[in-house]
Amino acid sequence: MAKTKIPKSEIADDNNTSDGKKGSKGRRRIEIKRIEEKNKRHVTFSKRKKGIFNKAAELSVLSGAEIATMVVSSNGKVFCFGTPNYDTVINRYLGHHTASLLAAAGQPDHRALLHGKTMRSSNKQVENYVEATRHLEAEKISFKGEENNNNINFVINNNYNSDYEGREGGCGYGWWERPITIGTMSSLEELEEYKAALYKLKHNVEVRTNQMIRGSAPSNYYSSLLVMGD
Amino acid sequence: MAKTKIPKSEIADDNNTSDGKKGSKGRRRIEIKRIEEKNKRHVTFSKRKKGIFNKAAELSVLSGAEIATMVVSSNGKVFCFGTPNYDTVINRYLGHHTASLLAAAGQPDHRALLHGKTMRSSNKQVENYVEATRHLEAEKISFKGEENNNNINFVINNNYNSDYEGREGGCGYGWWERPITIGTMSSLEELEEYKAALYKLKHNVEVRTNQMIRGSAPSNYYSSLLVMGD
DNA sequence: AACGGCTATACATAGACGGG
DNA sequence: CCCGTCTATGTATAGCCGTT
Repeated sequence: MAKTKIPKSEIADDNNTSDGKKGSKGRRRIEIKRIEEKNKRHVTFSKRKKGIFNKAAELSVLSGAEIATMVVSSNGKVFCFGTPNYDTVINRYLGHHTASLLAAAGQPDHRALLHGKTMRSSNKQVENYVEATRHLEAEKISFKGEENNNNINFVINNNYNSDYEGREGGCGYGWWERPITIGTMSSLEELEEYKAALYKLKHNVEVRTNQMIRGSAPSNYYSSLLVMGD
Repeated sequence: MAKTKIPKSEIADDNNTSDGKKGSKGRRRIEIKRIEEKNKRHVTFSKRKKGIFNKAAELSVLSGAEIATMVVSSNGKVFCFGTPNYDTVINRYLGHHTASLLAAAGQPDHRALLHGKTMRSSNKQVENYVEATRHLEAEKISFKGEENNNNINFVINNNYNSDYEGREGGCGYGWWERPITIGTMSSLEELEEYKAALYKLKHNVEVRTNQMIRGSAPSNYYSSLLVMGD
């Protein structure tokens, strides 16, 4: 298992030498330690975050498990992902009342994230995640074809038919947090189901941010979720 | 990227034919849909969960980000992982008071998970995760060498010198939830730091379970965390 | 400075098997 | 049933570029 595999890069270092021809091509091994070069670090962060979210989505579909993942960049941006949705899973951990209440309290801002002025920047993140639908794209559904900045709402509404549009009181959950319940299906039209599942999955992605959460954040910085991007 | 790569398995199906020689060798492509065969599903669940946790740990170290991941198996078992620790990250999402209080309330059981009768089964999961230290093993630190069932406490105490042993009142966090703060180091003794980071990381892994959380769980099933394995 | 795409390669893991 | 191990192979992604 951990048989200390020796990658080609270490067998013959045909790149570190000073005969520079065309630099490094293809993947190179890296040490698992903080990447100091800022730019490189960010790229890696994005790529790997995307990879993890994909893995999470796959694990969920494959094993019927629920999974929630949250990543806070060193910059303070928060990225959440979960199936059936992030909050539901988290609630399993906390006991669901608390989060529910908090969600209710924070929802206005929450929601603005998809409707308000800050949407553009948040959208970037959402699109970033669209990768999780690569299987769909292979199936020619291609969400990207619709262009970007504002189609998110369009598609969502199209999907849920805006039945949940006005509901933000009560339980505190909006339509984009509606459970997916993958795994309770009949497994007959398999591929179709999978496509549908991922389709919904995409729209359940929640992207939130807050300001520079350094060390001791105020107990209610939750309300600063709206402050992002711009 | 999503260029619908055609794996060898689909180019020439030298395995599905009835000339069965030695079954399938090596990795085969699978569709991303619920795995119906129970046994296979569980194996995949374990393997991929491990993989995701590893990825999470790596992302954290590489980019200095915080990450929390929680997986609930279809069976209801809960697996948590996070850097600097699960609760800290989750708190960023909820606003930290709530979780903190809840953690305090739940801690007795929490703790029993590592000390009490249910430890054996939980240990399995912990060891399962030890994989995240594979890099360490490559460095000859090899945690596994100490044997299994009860060394977890031993090593932990050894590491933290039991300074936090008796502290479960106050803030509500036990020694195993102590923050790691990867990324604030001076980056001088790089490899050493990485080893240390992963070392602590391992001990911060939190494994918890609860009973059959199906659909509507009681708002305080949190107290059933202790019920696991046995 | 973020994102999409390319290429070669490191890494993860499906399937099969063995032990407890 | 649960977990580790082995092999072959599918997949993620590091480094580099071109766009936006």
